[in-house]
Amino acid sequence: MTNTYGMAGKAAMKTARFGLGLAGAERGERDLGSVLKALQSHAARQRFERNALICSEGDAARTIYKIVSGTVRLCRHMADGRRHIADFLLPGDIFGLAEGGRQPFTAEAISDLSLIAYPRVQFDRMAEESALVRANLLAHLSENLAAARYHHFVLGCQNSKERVMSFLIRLAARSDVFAGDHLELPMGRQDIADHLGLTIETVSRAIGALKAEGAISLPSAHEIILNSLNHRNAVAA
Amino acid sequence: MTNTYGMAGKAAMKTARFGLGLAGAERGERDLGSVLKALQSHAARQRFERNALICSEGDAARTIYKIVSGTVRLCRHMADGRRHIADFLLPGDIFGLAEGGRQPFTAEAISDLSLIAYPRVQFDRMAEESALVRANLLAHLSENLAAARYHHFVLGCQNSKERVMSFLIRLAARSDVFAGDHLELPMGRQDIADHLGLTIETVSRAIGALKAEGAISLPSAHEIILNSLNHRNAVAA
DNA sequence: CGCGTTGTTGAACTGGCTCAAAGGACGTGG
DNA sequence: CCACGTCCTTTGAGCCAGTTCAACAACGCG
Repeated sequence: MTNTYGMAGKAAMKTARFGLGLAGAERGERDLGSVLKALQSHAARQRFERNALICSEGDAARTIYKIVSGTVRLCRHMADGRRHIADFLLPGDIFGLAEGGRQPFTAEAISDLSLIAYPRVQFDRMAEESALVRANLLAHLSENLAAARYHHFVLGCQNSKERVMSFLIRLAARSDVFAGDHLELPMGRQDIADHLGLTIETVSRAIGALKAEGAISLPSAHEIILNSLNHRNAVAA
Repeated sequence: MTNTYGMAGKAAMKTARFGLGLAGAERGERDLGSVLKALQSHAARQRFERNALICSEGDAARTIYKIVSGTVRLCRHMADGRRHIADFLLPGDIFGLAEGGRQPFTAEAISDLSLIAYPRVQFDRMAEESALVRANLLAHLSENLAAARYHHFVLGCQNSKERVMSFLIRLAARSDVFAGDHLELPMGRQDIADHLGLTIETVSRAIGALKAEGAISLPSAHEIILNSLNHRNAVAA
């Protein structure tokens, strides 16, 4: 009965209510996005072009980024050339909050990008003063943790086709796209492969197989349609 | 140059300083363990025997557990029989803190177990009142997140021998065991396999190969010695 | 000692990888 | 508008790490 892709939905992640303090937030500051708006006077809009470097793993984490438009990959480059993509950031996503003093990942623009940079000191000040901000921060961390755990499961238990399907479903849910809608795939096959622990060829073949099964349609290589959110077909295979 | 097993060490995880507020903690309450001691009057010691169920995924999370002795596995059981082990808990580890209202995992005793159960409401009250407790909580979440990400990398980028070696090194670091010391392996091969996304046979063979290479010695099936913490030998293979 | 559980080893199979080459898609310049 | 180069994706063929299936060994426990 358990949905194998259970954690995938944005809804599921956002509704994870954090038990600690101030669960019922005042209107207007219900999420971190709204909280950050209060820092607008200290914020700076920045633009990056495709493949530009936003920040590097190990950099001092003095900035909180909020994606306005475009897509970002969070990755680590290994000495031996292997690359690990931890996650993708979509418009509305916030990055640079969850960590200690160092950036845990290199952030790179996948498509032309617009973001807002907030100085972290300002946010920290707010967090010290406002219990509500702290509750939002905890909820944010909690969501990240849930997402990381879900991904752990995907890599630990699923085969290539299941992984790709899980990825597409999560992406659709995060993009507020439903079955039948067009879903843009800004990242390349290699990015998806490095995220799912597969090779580019296997990703391509898995997508082809899902298409052949009728689970998805692909009008173009970077645009897909999920034909059903009954993912059983992918799981069964 | 980057140590492929970089995140493995307890030291690395514990020293992740959380940037937000009160970084320099007062002595005596530097970690969550000490914080919980303040709740001693509300605490209850519990014992479980091997394979006993401590709590189930989805249960209301009203309790914070601190392991006194023994080992716990945190897992999810899939409908189709697959099992995913998210992590193991060792003496001193705390569980039940990082989540919303629901337990994210089923917790089961791997060996005979003794733990202390704290009511969560009491902790939440402390967190509301004390900025220090909150800082510790954030640090705890941050550590969990780092561990989850590291594991994501292990599953995404490493082969079977590397995964087993990563696992052993992390276990040794968490157990405060160094090269040359005996390291107890309370969990069975199947548990390790389900944690690393491998089969029991592959885990057994990987351990055999590491032994043959001289990277480890194993006096018995549940006791190993890491002969070097220069993990390159495993990575290279 | 007998038996159940757990770990190891062997042999065959296969899913995903590697290597290689053939299609697009897109931008640039003629 | 087309020719061309570059980058990315798809497809094909062979191979190998890890799985599967099966048998055996070791250990703990009554």
